[in-house]
Amino acid sequence: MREAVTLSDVAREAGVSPSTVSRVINGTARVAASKREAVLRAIERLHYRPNILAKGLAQGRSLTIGVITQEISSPYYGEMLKGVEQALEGTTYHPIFASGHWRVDQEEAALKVLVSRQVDGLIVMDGSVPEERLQELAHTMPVVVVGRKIPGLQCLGIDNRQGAYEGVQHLIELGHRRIAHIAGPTSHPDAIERLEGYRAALEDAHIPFDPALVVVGDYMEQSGLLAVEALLARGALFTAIFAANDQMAYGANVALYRRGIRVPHDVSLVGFDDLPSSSYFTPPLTTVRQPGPAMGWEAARLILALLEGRDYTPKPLSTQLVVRESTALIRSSGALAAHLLT
Amino acid sequence: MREAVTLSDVAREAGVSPSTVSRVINGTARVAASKREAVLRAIERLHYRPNILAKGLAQGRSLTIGVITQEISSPYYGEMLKGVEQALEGTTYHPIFASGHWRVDQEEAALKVLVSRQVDGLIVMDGSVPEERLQELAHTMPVVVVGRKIPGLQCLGIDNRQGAYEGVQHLIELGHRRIAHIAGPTSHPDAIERLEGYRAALEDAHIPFDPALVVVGDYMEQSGLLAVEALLARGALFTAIFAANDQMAYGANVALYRRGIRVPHDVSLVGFDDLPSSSYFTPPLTTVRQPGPAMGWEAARLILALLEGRDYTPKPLSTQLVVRESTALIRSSGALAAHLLT
DNA sequence: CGGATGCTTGACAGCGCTTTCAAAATCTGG
DNA sequence: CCAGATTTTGAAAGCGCTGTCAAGCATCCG
Repeated sequence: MREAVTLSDVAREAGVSPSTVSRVINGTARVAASKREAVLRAIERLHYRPNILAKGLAQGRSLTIGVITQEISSPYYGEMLKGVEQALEGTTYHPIFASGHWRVDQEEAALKVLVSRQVDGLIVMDGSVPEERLQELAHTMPVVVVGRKIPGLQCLGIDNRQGAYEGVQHLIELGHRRIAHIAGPTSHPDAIERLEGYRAALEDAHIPFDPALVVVGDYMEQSGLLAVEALLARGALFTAIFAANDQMAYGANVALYRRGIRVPHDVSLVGFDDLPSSSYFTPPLTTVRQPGPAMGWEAARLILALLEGRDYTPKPLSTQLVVRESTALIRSSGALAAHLLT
Repeated sequence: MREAVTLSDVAREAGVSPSTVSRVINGTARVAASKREAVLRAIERLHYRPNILAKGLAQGRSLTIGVITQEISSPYYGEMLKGVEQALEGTTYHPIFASGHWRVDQEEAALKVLVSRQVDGLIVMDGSVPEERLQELAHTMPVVVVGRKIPGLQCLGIDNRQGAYEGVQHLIELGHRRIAHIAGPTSHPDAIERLEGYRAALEDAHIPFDPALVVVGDYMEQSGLLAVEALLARGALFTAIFAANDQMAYGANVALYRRGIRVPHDVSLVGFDDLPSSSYFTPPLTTVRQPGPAMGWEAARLILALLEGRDYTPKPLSTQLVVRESTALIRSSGALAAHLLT
């Protein structure tokens, strides 16, 4: 393990004081051309790399942005993290991630880790730590919240209700009237909003809401599969499904496939999120796009602005219906019960 | 922005010296029970959280493990990162990620960022920074490489050749003889090994290798789609496809779907990786599982051991054929040309 | 040509913590 | 009860860097 080259090594090599080296590195003050040259050459010669930690300690900041996600391997968070990473690229800041696994205690632990590591700002994606906890943290550092609405904090998010509304409306326009909904966990505000959007779209089309057509899932593929099986088992009649996220739509699709029910021939399917894999799904999934990378990007830019005391108005984040091949015009009404016979 | 509580604040509050506080926090030396009590109470009262950065600076380490991936949002790397995260949980170390985007220059930049941030150890996943560069880095800190074989370094990886062999063998056992291969980029050693496994399996079954049945992709979905179109366009005859990874298999599946070629009825499809979404694919994808989380986990444990000067022999990482519903016995030979007419 | 003005530069303290070293406190046993 | 061994404790230096401050220098103008 080789000894690290420090700033004073460079100073000695260049025949100047450490302060001067610091100045040429950071451009904090003007330095005579000749000395600057000498310093740069010394840096080159010694392969000097500044120690960001020491810099951070001296400046009272870490040049690090903490990001709390729920599950780093989830494609949904992956997209947002990518956006954060991109936004921070080229700045002196770097993200550091910690996962809450949808559990308050783990989220709290993740928060503690990030605080101990002196993050300069915090991006919180979803989760369920108490509002007060985040508000309290916001006294210490800039905090931006994605996917939750917390009074007094900078919040970023999409209009879930509107997105769901459009997804369902699309099905209605295709002639569907018996539309099942695989909802997200009732503990998630976004799941509730999507359910509201679903109901609103039905209502506006004068289609009565049928509770038997709604099954609650947990946003994971498996629960989508189970939901369809439950629907089928209880003899529910439907010609379309609106899933509260793509992953549950994937699961639903498998369940339908196993029963020989074809998408979109027999049943139309709409998801929510537009994960990267959804366009390569078979059939390519019609879904309500949520701009994952943009959400991460805006959150990061906002933190950066907050950190520099600048003003920044994040671009509005809107959902967009992406029509692919998992939805089709309803067939003759006879089809409606067809799969019940299966 | 509130002032942070420091160790000396605690010391003052508890009426002891900073050294003593440090000692009770780290358990580095025995402290009289009464003083320990006082310190703990003070910590409690002041809500003190140690500053890991300062600790790191003082100890000459950062308690941080750098991880270079190619793309953080890729499901493949996501799985490995999850493993790393889990392995580090409960230790004093925390991972910090940087992405190379499959470009040497960006990878080098990522490396520089991590080095500047004084990571104590480095996990490199794939990529193409020169071997010498990594060997040089290994003089400075422990390095473990996943998915590449670099002389002198700790390397972790699966037997790509064997994995591919088993995937192709499975198809052969189902009666397929004209098996197309969507290969990975020729610059990736693992892609080459998988191609070799493909050829070896054919050879062992006395099936002549037909270069016209091989198309090179780039591991992304789109290239799988394009590959199948190319195959079809050039009139290639095949009843099965072995894709060098799941993502390209997804793309291939869409291309087949668009042409009305059914999987597995008309063409069987095998992937490689077993991404989480593959079991919810339609049809659920037969694939060669690569133990993503385990790879990340072992890499992290190995680094940890290296850091502590312990010995650690990583568990062997092996691939496993997962047979799902995208492969089937070959149909009558007449089917072979069927989709050519499409 | 001398004093005033404006730049460039180095010394030094300090960021929050660890760790060595030696002094202070406590404990032995003769 | 005291010398000596042992343990507990605090003072102080230092990790690599920044940033203030004042000294050093060149330049300018009357």
